[in-house]
Amino acid sequence: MAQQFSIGEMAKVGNCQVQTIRYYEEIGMLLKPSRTAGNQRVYTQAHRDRLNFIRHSRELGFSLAQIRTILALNDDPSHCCAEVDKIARAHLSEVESKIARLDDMRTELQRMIGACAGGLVSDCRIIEALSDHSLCLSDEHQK
Amino acid sequence: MAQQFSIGEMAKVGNCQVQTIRYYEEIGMLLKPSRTAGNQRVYTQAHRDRLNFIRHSRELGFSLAQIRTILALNDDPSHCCAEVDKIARAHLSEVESKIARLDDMRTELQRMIGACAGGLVSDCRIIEALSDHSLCLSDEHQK
DNA sequence: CTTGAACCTATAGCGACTGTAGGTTGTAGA
DNA sequence: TCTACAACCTACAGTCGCTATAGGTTCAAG
Repeated sequence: MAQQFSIGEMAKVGNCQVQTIRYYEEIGMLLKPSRTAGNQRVYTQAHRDRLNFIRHSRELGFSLAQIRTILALNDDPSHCCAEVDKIARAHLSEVESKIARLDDMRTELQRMIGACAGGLVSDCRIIEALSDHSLCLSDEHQK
Repeated sequence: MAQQFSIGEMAKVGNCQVQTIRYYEEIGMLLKPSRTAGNQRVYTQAHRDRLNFIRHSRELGFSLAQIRTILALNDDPSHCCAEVDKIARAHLSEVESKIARLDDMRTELQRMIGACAGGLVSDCRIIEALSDHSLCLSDEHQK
């Protein structure tokens, strides 16, 4: 007999909360599982695989909408891989621009913190820097 | 007579939308301005400065709650700067760990995309990699 | 005096969950 | 068999920081 899983076991495997699994079911990311006589969800290995896919994709930062699309493409195995590739590349460039923005933030924060002499807030360089954008060395984070 | 600003001018200055300004007022980040006879908001330079502070802090990634705290500290000018410094340092380290996580994502995405030969989805290395966490070179993004 | 942009309020929606309330089921030990 | 108690169930509100929509009013230019 095929292996079965409770929602709690699924949550452990997927490294997420029980509510998250129910949420995925609600929005149609996971198929509705069968139930016990007492109305509790019973999952199969197929559910587990799908949850793994979703969770791993989420860890890599894909949106649920992107994951939904990839899963749909996957369901048509004769389909060309190009679209999956396109989604992954788009996501990569999004990740890269997030990194760039955060790098700018880091630079500016370090500069602000470095300038702080630790006196009264009336002399605080951090507050001064936050007050006035023109004090920024770079304007990268404006974009 | 002191300079006055409409909500639209404020939005331009703050590089945000008109609704955002009304939202800041609603949640108490900006003081309620006076109104014209026709019930339209009229802002002063003080409002503008405060909006600048908020928007610049947001661009640097501070949460509204953090900004609220810093503004409160600022309102007590005899207060020591140490707490402001603490918030800024905490935020910096958050930014740094976000960068680290995104760097891991980038590495993994590049690896996946690099492995894709461009055939059918049934042979797709990207989908394979998403399906199975154990295929990851690093497990950094699990944390 | 008309047109149209800019303003007003109130409320719902976004993404991806997370938390709460209040009830039911399953299981392990006495 | 009884009793705890963890794990499950549904339904719905809340998080963050806006953004969008509907339906109405005011302001300034021509």
